[in-house]
Amino acid sequence: MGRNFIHDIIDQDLAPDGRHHGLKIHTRFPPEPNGYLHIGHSKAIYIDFGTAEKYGGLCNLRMDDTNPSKECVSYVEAIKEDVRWLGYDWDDRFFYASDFFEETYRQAERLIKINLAYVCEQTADEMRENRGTLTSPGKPSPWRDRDPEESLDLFRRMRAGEFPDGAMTLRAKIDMSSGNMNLRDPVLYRIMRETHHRTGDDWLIYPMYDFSHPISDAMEGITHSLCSLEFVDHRPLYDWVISNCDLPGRPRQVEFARLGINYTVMSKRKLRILVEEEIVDGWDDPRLPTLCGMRRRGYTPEAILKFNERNGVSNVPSTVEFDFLEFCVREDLNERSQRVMAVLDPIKLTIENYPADKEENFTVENHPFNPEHGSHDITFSRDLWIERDDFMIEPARKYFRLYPGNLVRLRAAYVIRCTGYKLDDSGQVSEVTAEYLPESRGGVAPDGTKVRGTIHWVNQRDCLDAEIHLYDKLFTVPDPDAHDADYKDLINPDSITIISHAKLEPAIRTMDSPTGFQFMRLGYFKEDSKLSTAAEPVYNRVVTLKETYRPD
RNA sequence: UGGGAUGUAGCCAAGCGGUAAGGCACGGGACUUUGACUCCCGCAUGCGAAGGUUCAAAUCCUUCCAUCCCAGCCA
Repeated sequence: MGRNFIHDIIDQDLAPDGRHHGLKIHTRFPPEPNGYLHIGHSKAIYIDFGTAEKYGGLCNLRMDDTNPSKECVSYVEAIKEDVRWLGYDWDDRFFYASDFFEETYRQAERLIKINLAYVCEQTADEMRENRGTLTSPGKPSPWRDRDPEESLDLFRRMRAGEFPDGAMTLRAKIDMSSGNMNLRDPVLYRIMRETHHRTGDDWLIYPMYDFSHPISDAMEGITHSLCSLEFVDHRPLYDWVISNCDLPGRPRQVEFARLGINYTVMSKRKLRILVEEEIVDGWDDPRLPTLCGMRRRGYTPEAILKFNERNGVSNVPSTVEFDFLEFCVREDLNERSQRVMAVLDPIKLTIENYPADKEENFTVENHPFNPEHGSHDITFSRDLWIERDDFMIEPARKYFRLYPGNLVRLRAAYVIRCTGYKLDDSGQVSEVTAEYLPESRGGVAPDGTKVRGTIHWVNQRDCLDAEIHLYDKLFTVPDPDAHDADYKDLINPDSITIISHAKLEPAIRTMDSPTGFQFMRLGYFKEDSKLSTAAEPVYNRVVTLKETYRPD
């Protein structure tokens, strides 16, 4: 992890006169179990775990489960799986905010007793009206100065279930005229008859985030509570809780800018709509920025971590280009994925001077610069498949693939010369014909022959059919959030293209390449964990190769 | 005169009084049995703007401008 402003703060806190002198750095990642993690969370995970790691400290995983009406167990395991997938481990330090409900309640009673909290009987509407506006102060609740004994009695009866939902709340007594809305006597506890996924029906009152969070942090021995920028306004309240409650530590909240990426959406609400309206194929659709989607698509955790590392950490709200994520993915896959040949849009290539009954083997390296990946064999015959794009009747300028009369190398096999082509009834090229240069075995160009183009191919006689999913950006505009309504109309119609009968060299089914394969000259592809079967393989395109050829 | 935060290239981002790092993107070139990879070269007389302090300012001061966050019994 590169250095960032959080390290400056920690160093000060660790100094002899600092807030955390002599302590081990301890952070936490506190997701709310109400949805799937996405790449934005990966930044928080990277910062929370990475910062602890950098300082030889610890990072806890904590489910922030203070609102049972929105949360559900089913997300807990999915979240754990995603964090683990990114390579992080919390040992036995897995917590729930609900682990501290009893302690949180105790702190609330204490605040009442020292006259810093009171039970308020305003309705939600009344409270809103009395809160004032951004430019005018709020009015104190009529219950603000009630006797602490009375508040305590009421609060205990709230817990006991004597009042209906919404009838009253526990509020902190701070400052109704503060410019910071969070300090206008914020609600600490609300009554909510909702079965909690862990505590069941034990509780009828639940603490608010602003009260629960600092207490959980302190109880877990957190030194630095790292969160995103929208909580800057909450820090005074966080500090108020820390200094007015009787807690075993003094965690410090530090905020950083969350991650934005263009051509996609990150809010849970918008992702949910895409899933529920079946615009995409579930939360793990490979086009989604969810971690499970990216995993299914074939992104590696290493690439995602590197992406976060290079983006850095700052206080400037930012939107990173999708291009940059792809760059990181390509870089990692280039290093690790084995190479194979595949033809996505096949046309026949017939080598006219190659004997019809002959077949030979060539050995090809699995990786261009990592020899430890070994090699595999491919078969060659007179009847091959090549990419439709690799032939033109009339060559464009600077096109150096196949066209009548031109010399091209079939990778690892032979140099061939295009002799002609055939058209079908609709005028489409249906077959390309060529002759091979026998002395170019292995693809070695004969002395004095210049062969600019090398194309990929597969043998018609033993290739496999596979379904290929080609993915592109989910949206057609860089900032779908800016086009508020109708953002569903901004979905890129070409965000998925399905090719049903691509041709793959058969070795792919026996090669061991955990990060998937590079289909040479096309991109990186990973078998789809959800849809692929032995009989009908499905591969997802993770990312294309960089393409610098542009016909003019 | 509500509070808070932030402005360095198309996108991220270093910089903390000594004369604008790095990455992506982009442009040019070399190499190439992947038009990939790799390797060179180029890319802010300029740091939101205007004043001021100083031998010296992106860094300090003043004023202004722009953008974002906050009025849940959500997190």
